[in-house]
Amino acid sequence: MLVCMTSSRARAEAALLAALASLVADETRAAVLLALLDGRAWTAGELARYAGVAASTASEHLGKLVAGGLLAEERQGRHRYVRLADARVAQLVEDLAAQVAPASAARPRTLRESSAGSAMARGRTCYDHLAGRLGIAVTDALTGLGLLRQDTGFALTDEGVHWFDGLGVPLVRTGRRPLARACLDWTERRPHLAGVAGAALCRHALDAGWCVRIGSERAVKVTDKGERVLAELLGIQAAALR
Amino acid sequence: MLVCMTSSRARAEAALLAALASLVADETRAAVLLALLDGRAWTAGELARYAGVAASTASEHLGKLVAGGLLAEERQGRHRYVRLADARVAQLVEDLAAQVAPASAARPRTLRESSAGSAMARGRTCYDHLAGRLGIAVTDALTGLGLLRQDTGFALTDEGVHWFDGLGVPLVRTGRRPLARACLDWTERRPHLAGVAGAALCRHALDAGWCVRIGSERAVKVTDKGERVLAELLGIQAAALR
DNA sequence: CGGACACTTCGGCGAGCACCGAAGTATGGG
DNA sequence: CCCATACTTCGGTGCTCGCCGAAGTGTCCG
Repeated sequence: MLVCMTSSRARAEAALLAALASLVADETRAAVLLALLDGRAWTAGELARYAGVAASTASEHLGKLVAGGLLAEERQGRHRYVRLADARVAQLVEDLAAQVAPASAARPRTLRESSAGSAMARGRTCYDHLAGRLGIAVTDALTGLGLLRQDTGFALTDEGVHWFDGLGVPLVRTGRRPLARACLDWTERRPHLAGVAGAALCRHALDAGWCVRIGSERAVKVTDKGERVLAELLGIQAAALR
Repeated sequence: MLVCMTSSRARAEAALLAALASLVADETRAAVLLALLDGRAWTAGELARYAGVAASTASEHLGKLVAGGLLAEERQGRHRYVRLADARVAQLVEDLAAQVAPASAARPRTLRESSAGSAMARGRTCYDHLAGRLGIAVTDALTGLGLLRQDTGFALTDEGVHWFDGLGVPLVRTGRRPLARACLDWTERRPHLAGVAGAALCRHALDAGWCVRIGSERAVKVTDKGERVLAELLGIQAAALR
């Protein structure tokens, strides 16, 4: 029998790629990954209820995702907390989700979905940074002030790095994660700020009370204080956030 | 029966995400996608032989990939040519491949694989831009000359844009594709230049005879002329390419 | 120490799907 | 015009995998 594939290296790589994709290729596991995009750790039971499957089923799925390196787990007493393994996995899930979003973003069906959808569209977290109209508004404002360049790529300027220092949020590179990275926003269909700077800004916004989480999902709401600060600091009009 | 998933919007998104991943989750389809990463169009028969499956099987796989929007097809007489649908799909496949590569890149097995692997490691195309040690050397050289910034993100400088003009390869933005983008190199495990600039440079390198393709896969070889030009233009030592 | 709770393991069921070969359709060359 | 070639369609087969409920393990609390 002739070995037709040009090299077994290529076949090995294909097998690994297929194995990785298989982890995402199940609707329940995909729902889990999307839920964990909020950057927080969920218990196995929460995820089971969220995805609408039996606890035993969810347990098996989490086992596969952990074994595949997509999730990290932490045991606390009788709870099993899981979260996305790292920023790289989050980026992968976001990229995949952005690829399919254009097809689904179009039409909200019911009123409930519509209002839930619009809360997500106004502002949400995307793993560890801000997204939705809020994320876009911040990204645009930073760009307009010359703190971020988008025309030739996606990078902070020296003034941008300095601005974060002034905010009391110095940026430190950890590992290979870039200071600034573009993340495609699936409601706005434009890139918003991710990377170390995006994460630092989001954490600061939540810590300083510029915005708060709504419910148990990814949506966030800008507070009155947040509106004031964003207008003052970045010139963002409240209307851009509605 | 209680609808447990918080919103059916979330379930719909999960279903789409799973459907997309399913396309990649088969070893044969994964092999096809990796083969097409060379940026060229292959016939259905070539891909069937490459992947080691019957023509009928390959035909079904290509049908699914086209229907899923990952491939574009062109019929010419009795041939069906397919290629990756666009740069965005290529980026997705590259990102997925980079995620699994760290596990597979470690150990070549046989001499044949080793030499094939090292040709790929020296230089190759990654959809439409240069990768491998060649791609890294070019990226580093551009950075060292102040034409590309990597410290605060990944963007050309104004001098960088000008440099491309001087090369006779003016950069024009098409759609939403960024001029510069980081693509993680799975042999070097560091980012190399992709995006409009990466594609333009690769095309120019092939057109001007700086490098040529080896065999029918993605590997490329730097010519003598290429070595001269790269040393002259970017200060790249020939040793960095070996 | 006993019961409630969170999670895991196991057996079994059913659906989906990758695969092939054979037969059918379209194209190009002699 | 006929045959070789490239691809597609179809029916059938076997395997994988997601799912559940029941039973088991470990943890917390009264």
